[in-house]
Amino acid sequence: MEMETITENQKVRVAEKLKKMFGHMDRRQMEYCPIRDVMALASDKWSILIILYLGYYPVMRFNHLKKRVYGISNKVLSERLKVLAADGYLARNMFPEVPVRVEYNLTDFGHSYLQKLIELSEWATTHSDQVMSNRKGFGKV
Amino acid sequence: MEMETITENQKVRVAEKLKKMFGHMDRRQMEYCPIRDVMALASDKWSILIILYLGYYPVMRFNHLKKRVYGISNKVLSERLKVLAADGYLARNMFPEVPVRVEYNLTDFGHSYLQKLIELSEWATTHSDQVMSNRKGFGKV
DNA sequence: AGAGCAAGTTACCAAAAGTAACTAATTTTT
DNA sequence: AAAAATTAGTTACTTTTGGTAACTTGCTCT
Repeated sequence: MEMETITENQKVRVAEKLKKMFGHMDRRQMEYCPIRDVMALASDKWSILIILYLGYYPVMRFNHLKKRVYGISNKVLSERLKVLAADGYLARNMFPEVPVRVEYNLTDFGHSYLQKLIELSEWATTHSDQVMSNRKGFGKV
Repeated sequence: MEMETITENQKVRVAEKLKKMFGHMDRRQMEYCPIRDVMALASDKWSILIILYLGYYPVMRFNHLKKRVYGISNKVLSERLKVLAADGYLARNMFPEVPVRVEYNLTDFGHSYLQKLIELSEWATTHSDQVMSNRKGFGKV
């Protein structure tokens, strides 16, 4: 049934990495955990799509983002753009023309995150069929 | 200011990957997008922590998870475990002892996702300081 | 003169998440 | 023998977050 090919070696290497990250984590760090804080924003479903689209179209304006990030509301788009800019993933450039033009683009920091995000998206794309078949088959047997 | 070292080459490779993922995306796929569907669950902030901890402790019981995934509520933990199991990331084993014992562990599929997640977490760990300083510096200048 | 545009904001309603008390059956403690 | 603790959740209730749609502002096009 399982089509994955994860070797024991890979599992061991993963365990070592996790040990480095979690091994020396005391109570203070559990309450304020950098993974949590960074990921809470950066792995948010809308943030991911915004960052991916800004990787695809290097410069985007508000309404362009709204069209491509299908289903996002003005409210959430505007709020996410603010915090993503505040955390340094993207830059906002306003041109005082009429009507006003506001352009968003990834910073170098945002690009560095985008690289990781792309790997995750590639995994999601290639494994979505399996998720669907897992979901269907669940509960049966 | 920017400490990142993303080369133009890397940006080009990223753009090519995005083109493959987004290039041939028509309206139907925008409404049902596999990245969205898979990631909505798998990149959820609690799901990420659950999967990471199950990578660290290969077998965990409900209350153990609740202790480690600091701050999660019974309600959300129980709901996430259900959908993560349904999508095939983890397996649930119930032992009809008294009191009942229920063990959770990652499937091979879950392990394959964990590998990507670890890279993301490593990025988050090494970049959390920069996020903090970005956040502090925002608005100034 | 009226409509249209861009980039949002606002008020209101729906959905998701957090809180805390509760369940069941059995073992351990008093 | 009665009370307390244990595990893996569930339930009712409150709070926070998200979605919907109408509105704003100042200029340009028809």
